[in-house]
Amino acid sequence: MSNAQEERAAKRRDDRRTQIVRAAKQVFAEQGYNNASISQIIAQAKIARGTFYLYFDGKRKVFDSILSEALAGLTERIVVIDLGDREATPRQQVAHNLQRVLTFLLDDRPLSQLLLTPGLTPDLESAQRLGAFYERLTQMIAASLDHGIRMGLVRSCDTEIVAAALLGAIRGVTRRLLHHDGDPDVERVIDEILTFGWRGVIVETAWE
Amino acid sequence: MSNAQEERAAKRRDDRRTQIVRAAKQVFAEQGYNNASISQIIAQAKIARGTFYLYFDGKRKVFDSILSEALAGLTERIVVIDLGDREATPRQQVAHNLQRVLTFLLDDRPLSQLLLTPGLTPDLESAQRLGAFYERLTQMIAASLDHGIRMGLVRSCDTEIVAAALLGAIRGVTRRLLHHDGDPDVERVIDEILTFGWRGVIVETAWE
Amino acid sequence: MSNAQEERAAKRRDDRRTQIVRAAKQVFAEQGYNNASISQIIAQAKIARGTFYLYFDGKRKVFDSILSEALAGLTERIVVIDLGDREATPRQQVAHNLQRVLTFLLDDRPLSQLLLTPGLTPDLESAQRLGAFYERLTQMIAASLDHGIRMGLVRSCDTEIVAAALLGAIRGVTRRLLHHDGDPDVERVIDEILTFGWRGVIVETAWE
Amino acid sequence: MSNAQEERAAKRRDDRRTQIVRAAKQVFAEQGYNNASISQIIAQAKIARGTFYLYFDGKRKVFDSILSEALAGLTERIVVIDLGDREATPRQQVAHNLQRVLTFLLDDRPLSQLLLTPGLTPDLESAQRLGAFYERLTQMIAASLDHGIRMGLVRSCDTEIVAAALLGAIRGVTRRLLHHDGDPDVERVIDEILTFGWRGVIVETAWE
DNA sequence: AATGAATGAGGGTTCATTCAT
DNA sequence: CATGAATGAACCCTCATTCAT
Repeated sequence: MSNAQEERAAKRRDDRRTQIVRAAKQVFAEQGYNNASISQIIAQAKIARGTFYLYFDGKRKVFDSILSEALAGLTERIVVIDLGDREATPRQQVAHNLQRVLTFLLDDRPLSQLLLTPGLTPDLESAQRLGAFYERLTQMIAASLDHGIRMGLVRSCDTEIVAAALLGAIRGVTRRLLHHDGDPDVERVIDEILTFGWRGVIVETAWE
Repeated sequence: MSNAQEERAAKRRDDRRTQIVRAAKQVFAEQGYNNASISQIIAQAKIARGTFYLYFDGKRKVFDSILSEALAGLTERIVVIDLGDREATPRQQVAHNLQRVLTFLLDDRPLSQLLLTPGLTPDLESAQRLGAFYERLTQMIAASLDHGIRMGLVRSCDTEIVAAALLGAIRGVTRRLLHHDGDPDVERVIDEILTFGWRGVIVETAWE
Repeated sequence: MSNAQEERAAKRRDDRRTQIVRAAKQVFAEQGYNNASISQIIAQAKIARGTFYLYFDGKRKVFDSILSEALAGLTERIVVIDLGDREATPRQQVAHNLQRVLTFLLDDRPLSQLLLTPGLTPDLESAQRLGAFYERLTQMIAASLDHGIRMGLVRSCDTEIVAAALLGAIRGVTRRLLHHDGDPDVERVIDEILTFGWRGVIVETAWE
Repeated sequence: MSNAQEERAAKRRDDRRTQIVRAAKQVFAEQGYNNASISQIIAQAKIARGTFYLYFDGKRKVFDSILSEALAGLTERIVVIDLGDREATPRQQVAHNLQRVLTFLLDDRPLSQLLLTPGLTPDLESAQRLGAFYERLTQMIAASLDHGIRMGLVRSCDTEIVAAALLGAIRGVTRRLLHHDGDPDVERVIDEILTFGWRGVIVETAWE
């Protein structure tokens, strides 16, 4: 076997997988995990029943795969704020994070559905996995707030609660962005949510 | 038939219905709509299979019934802010709203699960019904903000976006309250979320 | 609920079970366990798909049930030879055993198929269960032979091998009886197999 | 093409076939026909899926091939008794037949499994083919007995029944030999089964 | 000749719903 | 009214076979 042949085979395999994942994502987003049937997925992917099982061990596995990929994609796009960064103010850094995350989500609507509506998950376990991800985000935000408080930039507060509020605000706005189809003026939305959140936590004298 | 007899019969009928709804709520909350089976519900309610269908037209209908009841309960507990009210400041009125809603939710955990995790719903339609409810809330908040802006109390902003952020913040905090079991210090949480939200929207000079 | 009603219900339940077992036995005998499909069984039993699962936990379970019942039926019909019995000579006792077993088998042809062709079983485990039964029979016969040898009635030999030969002979003849449909002259067959086996093991001087 | 090339190709083809048959035999013996999967066979034979179908028309055909080969092997090893033979007594001739057959079977355990447990066969048809083989053997034995009776060597009896008993005895002993792994003392076993069978059929005065 | 990805009929099982008692 | 046995559509998954490479 020539190397080129092997490579082409590997490519085709990847393409097939992607094709299936895309189909599954769409069906899951539309119907939820439970209502989605293999029949729908393979119809959407235009493949035979058996082919599906050639690439995934079952309905559950393809979902897990999607979820993992999504969480990885998000994680990758979220960068911890660096107060010492000379090139970008904290607010700018947060703005960039939001920018990256929202772009990622808007580029893959079905995926976003899955991430924003924990109930479309197969069971408690998946829901908890998603929940754990949000919990991790909350902790990250809370840690940032704690740091800000020590630096005198953030007003004193129960950082975990406020972090939950902040993340909730972001999710609420994102959901809105996704549901209200039309021109998603991402810039505008980021600006609004940032202003809102910033005022909510910053010390009065530090008003930007 | 004596009137008394009829009344007793009606009462028994209502009791049965309540009994089934309670059982269903619990099962739905634990398993999600799809994973919940009629078998589980009737086992929980300690009734026979056929009896269930005597009171509800099917699995879907009992869910709808629960959802309606829940949305009614919430709606009932949310009072539009009255800026002219002499007895309570707007902030106090919002606090009371939060107080009533959170108490309602904490009193019925299974119900809360259902409301906060849209994915536990049967299908698109239910999810949309829940979505419509949140949309209605968002509109109410946006209208209040618009009013506030006209009165010079609220800073100028895209009220729909900010409303989505506010509602999202509340939902985030509520979810936190429900998941992190332990003593839910409702007062404290309300205070934090209120301070956070208030600062986010109020005009600077109106700082309380 | 009157007792009579309960009894009737129990009876109906038993009837249904029997109906399913009969159908399953027939299909298993005709097709072997693996080729037999639930569809065939329920078609034969004239019941709905779901009904089958109301009475048995699956294909495997109904087979196990049949096998157990069969082995119990056989075991029940085989009585250990009592040399001290005044009313029946050992040969008569053996004849009665054969009589009972053959009658049992001829009364339920499908069952006999299953018992005589271990390969119609679902898997190694069932085959082994059947094998263990035959092994037990072999041991019983060997023990009888050992006893006979000590009493001077049976010629000296490797009793386990001879027992295997005896049981094999019985199985061979039984199989013949079952396959060659027509008038099964059981008396005659028993007489022949008995004479054959008797001469094969008895001491010469004890020739009857 | 040179003749040598063609020959080499034919040889390779045969080797492949043998390789597949050996693998299939093993898998069939371990799992039974139905539970055996093509996947297992090709894994065992270390060939690709498609290659299997290049040599056999399907799962069924490879089984038929094995069965034919086996029956041919057995037939070849069974020689009709010649009463006029000066070099070997009838009993010696039978002993040699048993010797050859048992050696053949013990040399190919997987094959023996298949032959002795008719249930490992694919379906009625194969079972019947195997059954026909045993029937043929029975007829051969019965014919010998008939002959023996006419010669005054064998006692008068229903030869078909006694033949079935004899063959059954042989099968029973053979099965025992195969299942009880350890040192198979073939000589001893042959001697026991011969003595047993001989006494069962021979006329009293002809006692050897 | 050899490969292995693709196929789809058919398998066993579940469960919301019905209906005779 | 209440019951629970019966129903059958729909589910997920397997595997013998085909065929383009």
